[in-house]
Amino acid sequence: MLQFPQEEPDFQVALSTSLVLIGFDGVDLQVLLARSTRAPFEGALFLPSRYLNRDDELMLSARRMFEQLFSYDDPSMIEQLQAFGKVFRHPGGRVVNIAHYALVSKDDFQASQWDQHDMQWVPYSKIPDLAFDHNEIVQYAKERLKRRVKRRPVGFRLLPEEFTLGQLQTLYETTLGKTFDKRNFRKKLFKTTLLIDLEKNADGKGSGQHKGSQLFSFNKDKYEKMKLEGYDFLF
Amino acid sequence: MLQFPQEEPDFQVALSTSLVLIGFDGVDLQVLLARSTRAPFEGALFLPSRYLNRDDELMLSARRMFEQLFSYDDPSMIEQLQAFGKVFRHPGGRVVNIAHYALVSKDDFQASQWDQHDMQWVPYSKIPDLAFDHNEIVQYAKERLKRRVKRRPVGFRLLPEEFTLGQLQTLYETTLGKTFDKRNFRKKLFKTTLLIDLEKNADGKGSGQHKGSQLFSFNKDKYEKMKLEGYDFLF
DNA sequence: TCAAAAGTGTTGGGGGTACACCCATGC
DNA sequence: GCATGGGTGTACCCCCAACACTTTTGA
Repeated sequence: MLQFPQEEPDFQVALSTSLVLIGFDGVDLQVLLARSTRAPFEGALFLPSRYLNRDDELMLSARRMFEQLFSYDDPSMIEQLQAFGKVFRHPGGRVVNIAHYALVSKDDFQASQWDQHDMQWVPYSKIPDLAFDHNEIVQYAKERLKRRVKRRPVGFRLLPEEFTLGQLQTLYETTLGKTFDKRNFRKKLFKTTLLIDLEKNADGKGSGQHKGSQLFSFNKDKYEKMKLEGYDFLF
Repeated sequence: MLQFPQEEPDFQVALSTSLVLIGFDGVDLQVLLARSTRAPFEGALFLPSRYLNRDDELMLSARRMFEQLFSYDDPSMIEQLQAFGKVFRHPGGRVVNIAHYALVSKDDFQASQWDQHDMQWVPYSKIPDLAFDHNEIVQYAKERLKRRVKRRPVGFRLLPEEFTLGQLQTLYETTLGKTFDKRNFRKKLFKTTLLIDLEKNADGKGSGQHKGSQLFSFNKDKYEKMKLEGYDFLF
């Protein structure tokens, strides 16, 4: 009974993928949502989602959506969250949703697609009731981010290539839901030696960038090397 | 195109569940495996697995298997890992495996079921090539455990109700792959105030228990309360 | 009697936290 | 000029890591 071949598979399930795209505008963490134009959730917001064909690789739909919404393709950005089963029951049968998420810099978002799909970045605190079980998925993604950001410098993905320490601190405070002392925060980050001082100052045009602040970028190569030696970014 | 209702679901996928049960014998971390009696993996070991019926709740199969193998039922023990897609391709179509895992005390394992299914506890270091993509699933479970054990006192689930500090230290050393100074380890654990001193000594019968060592149990209630107040067990 | 594990304190250093003021910019 | 954020140094405390010897038990 415990062995695979002694039961018969029930080939009547369909798979879908939802993609939780998390961005940051300098103040709030945000999720990309689309508006449904069909019953039974007409008018409701929901996560960008697609069905999978039976032979698709599990991440395929998520990658396709990502490609359509961003100006580049980097599979390492996308991570599977979980399978969610309490899904909308399609008249045709059971649908199971395999949710993925990615942390993105809003600078890379292609606005042309926005109009086409009536998509919008919605701040964490203003996410309404969503279609299907998408509130549950968003909640799960938030928790995943909170765990990840403590152990890995994933936060940098949410910022533009060049950022200020103020932006970085706001991001960490927002993500972890607490505040840090400015001086201690800076000391801690400098100690990692993962920040590259770009030796120039912000012009104040970037959102959340104060004019005159020093600009930094994240030393990804160095981090990759340190990771191999067992380094654990810790917050 | 990004919206659910505008594509048609492909209701021809089947779901299966594999359950990674991790135990500890005082020396090694171990995984419970069964032996396949059918082609194409006849003779190979694999994870306890079952198909899901189309309307089953996603964790149902995992729970059923758990109930059959252990003397109690506690759904909070089981956690979903991920959906795995590179699965054995059944002649009938695509099968996607939603893997779960649970940390268990081998004391609670029902040996009667063992014989019936030719199941065996296999140490981490001796896991052979498994059927399907089960090596990948086991690997994922190992990493999940390693992450969890740093943040939450899940390790206690792997020990019997009453354990010695020696057992606990060996467990942490095995799980995290490093060694700790005995005195520092003890101080650290006492400081959590999560150990209950049972004020009696081991009789040396329990595996990994040295006769004469002090016995402790884990204060689960206290941990639950501390967790609510934001406490984070940290290793 | 020998090997293996239990049990026990102290010290030094590093990292975290708390804390205040001046400067530059934009409104 | 006023509000907002940028930028800077010090002191204390706690926690972690390093370190050795005696006792008990089983083989």
